[in-house]
Amino acid sequence: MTDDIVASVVRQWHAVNPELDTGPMELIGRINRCAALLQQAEDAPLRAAGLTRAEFDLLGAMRRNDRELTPGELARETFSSGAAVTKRLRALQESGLIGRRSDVRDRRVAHVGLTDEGRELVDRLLPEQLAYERSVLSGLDEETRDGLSGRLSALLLHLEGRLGGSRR
Amino acid sequence: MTDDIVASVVRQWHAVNPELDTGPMELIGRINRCAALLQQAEDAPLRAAGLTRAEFDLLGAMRRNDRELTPGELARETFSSGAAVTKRLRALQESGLIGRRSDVRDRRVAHVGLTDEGRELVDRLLPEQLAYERSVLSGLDEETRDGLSGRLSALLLHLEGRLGGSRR
DNA sequence: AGCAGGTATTACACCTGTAAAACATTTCTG
DNA sequence: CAGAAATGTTTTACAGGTGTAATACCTGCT
Repeated sequence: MTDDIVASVVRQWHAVNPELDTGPMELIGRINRCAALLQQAEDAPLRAAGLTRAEFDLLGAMRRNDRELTPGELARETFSSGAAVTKRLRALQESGLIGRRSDVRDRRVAHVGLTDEGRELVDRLLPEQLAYERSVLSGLDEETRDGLSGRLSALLLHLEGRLGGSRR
Repeated sequence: MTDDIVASVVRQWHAVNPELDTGPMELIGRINRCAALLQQAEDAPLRAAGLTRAEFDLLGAMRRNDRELTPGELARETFSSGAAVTKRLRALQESGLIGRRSDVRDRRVAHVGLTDEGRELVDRLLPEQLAYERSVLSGLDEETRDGLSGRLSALLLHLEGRLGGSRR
């Protein structure tokens, strides 16, 4: 049985200070490290299409909601700041992937939607992306994968309740 | 049984395209989202001490290794670029938390170590940080927590083998 | 009309990584 | 053995992305 990075780090801490209760590290440290490795891997196929992960998230949010969204909704949907969304929308519009029109009744708000080209890109890219992710996870036995999904869902619900997650 | 964010997103995708095999999302999406929420929470107590998470990681690496490290080693230890480490070291040195001396035999390399003040800060902050993390996780039943740690360790080993993790 | 509140954008400061540069050492070669 | 080339370590320069806060604009109510 070989150690992962987090186990090595925890062992180092114990050697230096045996009093330390490193329990939370073993969970939080591993989540952070897995997320970092996965994100790094995930980004590769998107870069090939000239997109940032954040931009792809924006396109995906529009595609799966299947309607026009306002920049504010998109910011909430993708958990990022309004300013970041503004900037990304400009880039996506210049690439011809999205279009925008302003609301007739309330001229503060804009409605943003995928162009045909944008929708085609998402519909082509997402299956590729999912296949790639599947390949990264392949080799992990099924019990581990399913056990993780279920327990992460419980953790996520716990965190959403305890921290910021105001949604719907 | 209520849905987490990822489950809602997956449901939206299925409504729009039932063909999609969203399996990987349920794992990867949850890891990313948990990591985002946890990092946001984690940063709060550190900010109170005037430190970035990344800076604290640097201090922690020095403390737990219990010896002077070179900037290059610190970059590998904290998984960040050399340039980022250089910049953070300068800030930490200006705060009086670390000191540096250059190697006698090979004047390319520098050795960086905690000052007394730096060590005291880590020794005071880390238990606080761990207690805070414990409080964030409290309420999660033990089986879920342990099940997660073990399975995440398996995933982490898998990813380290498959992606970049060249260590030791 | 004026004001309170909501929406989007702009301005600014900061952090990060890639690539190039600066500097030091080791190795090769004539 | 000297000097050049290759290698290694750190720092600097630059470009890009992000969030906070300030700004511009709009609506709806009093």
